[in-house]
Amino acid sequence: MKLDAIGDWRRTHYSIDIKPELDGQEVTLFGWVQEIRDLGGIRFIILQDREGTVQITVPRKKVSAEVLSKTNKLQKRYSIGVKGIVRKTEITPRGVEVIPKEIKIFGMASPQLPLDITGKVPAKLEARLEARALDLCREENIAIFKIQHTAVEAIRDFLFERGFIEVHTPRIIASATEGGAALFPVDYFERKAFLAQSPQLYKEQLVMSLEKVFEIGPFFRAEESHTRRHLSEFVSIDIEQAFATAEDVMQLLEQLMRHVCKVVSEKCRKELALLNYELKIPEIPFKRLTYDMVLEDLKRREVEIPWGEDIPTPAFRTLGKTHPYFYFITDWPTRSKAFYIKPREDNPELCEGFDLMWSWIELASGGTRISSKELLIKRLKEKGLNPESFKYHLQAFDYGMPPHAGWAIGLERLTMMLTGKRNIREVTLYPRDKFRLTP
RNA sequence: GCCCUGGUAGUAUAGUCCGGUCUAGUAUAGGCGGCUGUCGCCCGCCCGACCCGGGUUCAAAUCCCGGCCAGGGCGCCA
Repeated sequence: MKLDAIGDWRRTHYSIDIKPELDGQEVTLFGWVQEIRDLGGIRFIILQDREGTVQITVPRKKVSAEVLSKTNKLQKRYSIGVKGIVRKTEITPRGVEVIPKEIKIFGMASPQLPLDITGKVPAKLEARLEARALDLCREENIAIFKIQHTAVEAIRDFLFERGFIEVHTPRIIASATEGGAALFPVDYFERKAFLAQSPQLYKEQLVMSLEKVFEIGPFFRAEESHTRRHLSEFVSIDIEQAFATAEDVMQLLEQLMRHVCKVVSEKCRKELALLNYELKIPEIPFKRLTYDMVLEDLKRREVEIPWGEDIPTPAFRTLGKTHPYFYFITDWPTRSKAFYIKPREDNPELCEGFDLMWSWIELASGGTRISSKELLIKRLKEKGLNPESFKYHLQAFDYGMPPHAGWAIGLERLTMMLTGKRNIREVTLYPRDKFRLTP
């Protein structure tokens, strides 16, 4: 079939803008065929665009032969343009329909789709991810990613307003000696390089010049992790601030969380309703539990964790039952946190690192950083890392490193919290994990 | 990487325990035909599947072994 050209047609309205007040007016709509209900003498076409749907009504005897022959050819997911007249009606749920005067077909689709886009027969996540481009056309997914977009917009606004400068640090790095998470190796001309797992060291260096920075971007972890909250490629929202402590950035973080929840619940009413999810706006300040309090709390529930150990997932789940919403965990043992987290001056066994939890899931983590070169070297050695591998980073400490603090939020985990989705793959456009590299 | 559960038409499921009744059921999607107010439209007809490899057996969707993949959990995750 010969496809139509867009020509001089331009969209005048999105589907949701078609309201009874436009009765009698001519509109141009672009979108996709979601459903066709053909009753013989009358035919209903549900046109979908990213804002919603609107009904195109085709009474066989009242439209032109050209329109009739075009609608004869239509199938689900065809990309089309409709020029027609809005009609107020009592019969359709939204109170409007559009009677087409002219139809253009821009793109065709296989008759047998790999997924049921109307949601009558829900597909499993695997089948959905295999046909992700189509899956993302479903209203539920459009809602998820609009919510994510709204959250990112709110975060940027919030940070810009407070004087943070948005930066971009390298994704390709030279050294795999930062310890901890496994890195993905890449070929870099004749040398070996790695994909960055975090902007940590770079953002710390930037507080010497730009003072308050943030970065939103993807990072990579080559972990074996196979859970519903881990990805090999994820988006991190990182901030770092000069002349600040953990407490300062915790306050910033809780204010930000409240702001994001507020903006999303106001701007994404329709999307949240579609997802059937009620987003609560949290009160601040958030609860602050110390590591010791958490251990005691768990002990009372017969979960014993030796002091100094990290808290295992099942223990976090137990904790999440008592604290179902946001809370901080502070005063972690120094040895359980990264080398750059500052030990407490009054008790170096404890540190100024914190985690922001949402129920049992770690949403963000941060802390006051070490600003003394000497101490940083000591901590590197204690962690079994070679200071020589950090020479460029350590060099920064010779040029006036200010006291500083920061945190990082996992965007996908934040989106899980905002949408109520329980698998991180659902809130990632094209998820990457140990087993999935395509599409 | 380990443990548990699973893999049946495009999609989602029944059947698997206890092998033969399975020529593999149902819904939805798809094809054809009919229908002027549908909105999970309806009605009729049709098409379409046992993850891969090996084994046991007269006989395997069903039992056994290996592989791959998926879901959940664990570990790992500076």
